[in-house]
Amino acid sequence: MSSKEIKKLPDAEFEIMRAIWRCSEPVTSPILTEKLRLALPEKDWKQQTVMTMLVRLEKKAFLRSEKNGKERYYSPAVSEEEYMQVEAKSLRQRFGGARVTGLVKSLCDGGDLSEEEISDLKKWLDEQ
Amino acid sequence: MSSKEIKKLPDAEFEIMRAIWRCSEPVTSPILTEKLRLALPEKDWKQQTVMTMLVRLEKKAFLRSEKNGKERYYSPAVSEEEYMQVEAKSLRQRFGGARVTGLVKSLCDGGDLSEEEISDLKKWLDEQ
DNA sequence: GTAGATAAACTACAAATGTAATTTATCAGA
DNA sequence: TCTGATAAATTACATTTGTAGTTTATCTAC
Repeated sequence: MSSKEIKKLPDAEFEIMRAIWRCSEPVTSPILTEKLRLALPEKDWKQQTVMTMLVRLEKKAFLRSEKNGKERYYSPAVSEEEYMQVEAKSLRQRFGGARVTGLVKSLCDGGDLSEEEISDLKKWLDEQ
Repeated sequence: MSSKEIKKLPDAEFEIMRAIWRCSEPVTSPILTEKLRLALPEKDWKQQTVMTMLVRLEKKAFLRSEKNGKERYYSPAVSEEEYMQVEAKSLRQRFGGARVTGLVKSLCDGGDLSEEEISDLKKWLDEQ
């Protein structure tokens, strides 16, 4: 429950979670496989590969599922926000306080940030 | 050379790099093992464990080494800054543009940031 | 109610990771 | 120069990760 227990995910499992976070409804493995085929065409995951990940993620308590007839529907048990904090915490531990600012700069340097996001960040920093 | 090639490190190898980044001089495996014993007492790495990591890191071109008599001296071939950018880039890809601001907030929320660091960041954001 | 189509469950297997024991080379002192 | 002490090199081995094949259960259309 408390995010103390949540561990970092390996890359492939993370991609599965990411796809599921983007779904508003519980999904089955075929539906998810199709979504992933569109979102990550370079990976060309087979249905069984996706199933394996789903099973592992449920075992790790990142997902919950419910069976309905033949099908099993999966939904997140850990939110993207919760998980983001896990990653951020790990980064802080990895690079330590003094380097956090450099890390933030690297993060923002990707050119992904819009005007609003920058001013949002500044506002937030002011409140700190 | 170009940071295109640099791949993310697994946790244990990262800790080795971190210890080496903190050294001003090339180090041998016994010296490093001792440093790690102080820095990460919870891990209780044996000399051979550290050796294994050093060998793997050199194979991955994160380290270079030079033998002097019986001893082999290791030094970084990738700087902490270069590597930080690799991690930051991976994070951006993982969480995508819109979430970068949330991520930055999570990063800073650890309470590790001093006043100067916050104002430094604000100044930097202004320039963007 | 049988046959084919699907989805899920189980099993497999190579590569990477974490951790170290064992073996070999080399140095420093008796 | 022989002998222990060290450092390095080689080998080992369980677990995790990435990727999927195979087998079984279940649904649907006849």
